Amino acid sequence: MPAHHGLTIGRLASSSGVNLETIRYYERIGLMPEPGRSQGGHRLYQDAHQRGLRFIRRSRDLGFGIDAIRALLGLAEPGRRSCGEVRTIAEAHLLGVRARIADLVRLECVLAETVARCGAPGATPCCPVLEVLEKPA
Amino acid sequence: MPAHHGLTIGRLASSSGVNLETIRYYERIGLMPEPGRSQGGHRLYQDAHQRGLRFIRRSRDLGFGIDAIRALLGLAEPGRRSCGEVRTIAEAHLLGVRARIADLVRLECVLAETVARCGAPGATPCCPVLEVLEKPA
DNA sequence: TTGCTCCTCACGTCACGTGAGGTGGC
DNA sequence: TTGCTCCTCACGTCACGTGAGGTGGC
Repeated sequence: MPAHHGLTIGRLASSSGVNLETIRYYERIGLMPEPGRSQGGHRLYQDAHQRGLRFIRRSRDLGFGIDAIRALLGLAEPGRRSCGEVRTIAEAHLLGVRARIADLVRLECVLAETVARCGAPGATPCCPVLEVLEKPA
Repeated sequence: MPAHHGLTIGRLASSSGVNLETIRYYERIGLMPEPGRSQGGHRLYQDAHQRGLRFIRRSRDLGFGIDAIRALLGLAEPGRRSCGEVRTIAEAHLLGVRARIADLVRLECVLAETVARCGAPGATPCCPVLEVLEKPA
């Protein structure tokens, strides 16, 4: 019985866009179920694994952490669907993303202002960036 | 000769707001110069160390990576000041920050839209978040 | 003497990626 | 047989933080 009984990890990797070692990593940490093996010990993946990996990948693309994904995967099981809990996780994540954006925007302002003063004619003696970094107090 | 000859690492840490182990880490990777030691082997920091650490800390607050800070510290030395090089580093960093913001804003949009559909009356059957994550294609 | 501070060294964090050294399978 | 794919295991990444076990210094 040849490889018709499932996808090899390489094919799963290239079809999903997830690195081969990352797939093994997901298995190691229990995010992906262990697949069957060929006689030679090679992993053979079924449709359910493909769907699971796609779910994980989409979640990562949306910035969910591994723990959040673990929770989402549990809630995604038929019969355990709980829209409220899913929403809670997604909203918490959304707040985190917004906080990171706010931090970065503040940072962007300071940097942009400082760099803009670099070329300003007749402005500060030499280097506004170093001045900001060296300023006492 | 008691501790009058410099700040202990603990005092430097609390006065700068940088964790004590982080200061040792900066020394280990060559970002901070090695300070003198007391007879008992305790580090004793001088004013120059304080100024250096403040520079590093400000740079980290602005999101500069360790390698960028190493470069900035070199350029901050008297006689080696090069406004153009400093500006180049700062502008590259600014572009990186803007790219991260753009990524996060895109992500925020998708998340916000999806979560908003959660409570929508008579909308999708159950859970828009899971639907997004499970969608085939 | 107490007890707070300091010392070094090793390991943990996060989500993976890389590399070594070896083998399956067409 | 070739050569591509797969296997496991260990270590590297980034910028630190934590903990163990021991000591300085007032």
